[in-house]
Amino acid sequence: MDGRTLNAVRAEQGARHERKERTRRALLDAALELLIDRGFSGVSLREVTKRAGIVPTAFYRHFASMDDLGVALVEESMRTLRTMIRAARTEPSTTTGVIRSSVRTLARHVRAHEDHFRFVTRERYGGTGPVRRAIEVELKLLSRELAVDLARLDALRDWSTEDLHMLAELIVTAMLDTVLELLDSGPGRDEETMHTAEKRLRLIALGIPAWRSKHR
Amino acid sequence: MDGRTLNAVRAEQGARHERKERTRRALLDAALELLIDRGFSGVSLREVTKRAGIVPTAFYRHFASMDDLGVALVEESMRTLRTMIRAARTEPSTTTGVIRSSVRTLARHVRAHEDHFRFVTRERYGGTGPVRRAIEVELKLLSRELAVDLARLDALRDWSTEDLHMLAELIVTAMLDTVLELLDSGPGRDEETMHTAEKRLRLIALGIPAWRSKHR
DNA sequence: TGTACATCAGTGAACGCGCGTTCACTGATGTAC
DNA sequence: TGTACATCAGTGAACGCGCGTTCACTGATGTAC
Repeated sequence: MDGRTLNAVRAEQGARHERKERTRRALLDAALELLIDRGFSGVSLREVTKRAGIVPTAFYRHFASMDDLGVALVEESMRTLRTMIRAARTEPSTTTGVIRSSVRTLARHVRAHEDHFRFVTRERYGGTGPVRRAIEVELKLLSRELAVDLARLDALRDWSTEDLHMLAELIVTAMLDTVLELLDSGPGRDEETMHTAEKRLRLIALGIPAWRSKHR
Repeated sequence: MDGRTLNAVRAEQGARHERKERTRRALLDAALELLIDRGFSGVSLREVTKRAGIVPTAFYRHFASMDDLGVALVEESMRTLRTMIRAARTEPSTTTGVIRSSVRTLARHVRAHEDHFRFVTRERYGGTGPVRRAIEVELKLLSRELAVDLARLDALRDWSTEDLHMLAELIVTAMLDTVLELLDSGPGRDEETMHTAEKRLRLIALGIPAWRSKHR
């Protein structure tokens, strides 16, 4: 007899696939923990299963390979990023206000999901496999969405699509750089990092009104 | 008897350490070739020695570990980067001219030393070990040097050190991003990539004259 | 110049280890009648 | 409701492999006399 009550046992019943889902979650979480120390290519299937509490061979009940698990992590992480962006969208209307609140939203979400942000920013350039490719594709989509948002702003109304994409990519890159700085320095220096991030974005924003005249 | 003439044999003489140097070079080159496919953590000591034409145990006559070889590669790569920057320094005086020629210099050097640039940009965030730390330190130095250069420009004469650092880091990041784009797309699309890179820098440059008033 | 000895880059056998993957299996959960 | 069978998440033994590192060695190059 173990310590579980009859009810607890019943709650577990009715769902073999519920247990399966829990194991899958455990595998993903185990991988994310191991990714604190290492790049994705340094994490082995055996380590992940060990930490998740199953035998190595059971891994294949959930993923075809580590790359497959990696792509699942990309999808999950991008969901976190999109949630953040949605939160940042409904915000103040002055440029300074938008910048300030966007950076704060970013910092808050980074701290709440360090594992996802670390994974994406590190693996973005790190590997060469399916994981990197998946990140590349997702970030491209994300920056295209940002370009659409930007197109609605008065100051950018007459910008060409190409230029909007350039601007969006510059902003995304600046933001991802901020993520890396947040993760590299401890939480104690968040204010400093956010301050620099804001400056960076403000400098970029100041270039916008001047752009038109030099437009090619 | 082998095919070498007596003179060839004599030329090799007088330098045991010359032969050693050649083997060291072969190890570094072997590693750089293997890095085309993989991240640094995916390259094994045995592969490197195999490609360099020596037995695995002889590796230790040259480096204490793969990390040690990695740090040597960082130093070598940063020398390439500095050479490039020196070449970019003695250039036109109009903003557009500086930007255009800097981007062209960058593209030219990237194509001439793809291996070094690929190594630095990929490993900058990739790993967690001594290699990443070495790159971080070197890039920081490099961006500090750029800040000193920038301080000499009229438009930036009254900027604070902090703001100059922010600007220098933004430029370095934008340039490294361009390097990655050059390496990811084939040489056939260099013009397109340079065009976008120039735009990015021009937008940043346009923000500069407006900065002063909003200065904090 | 010739000889005796020291140095040291590269060799080759051997080690223990963690890896990904195969396979036949177990036993609890789910389904059909 | 009770029984017989199917499904399938997780098990455990086994495999061959490439890994980093040790060790005693060889033989060409370098040095001292």
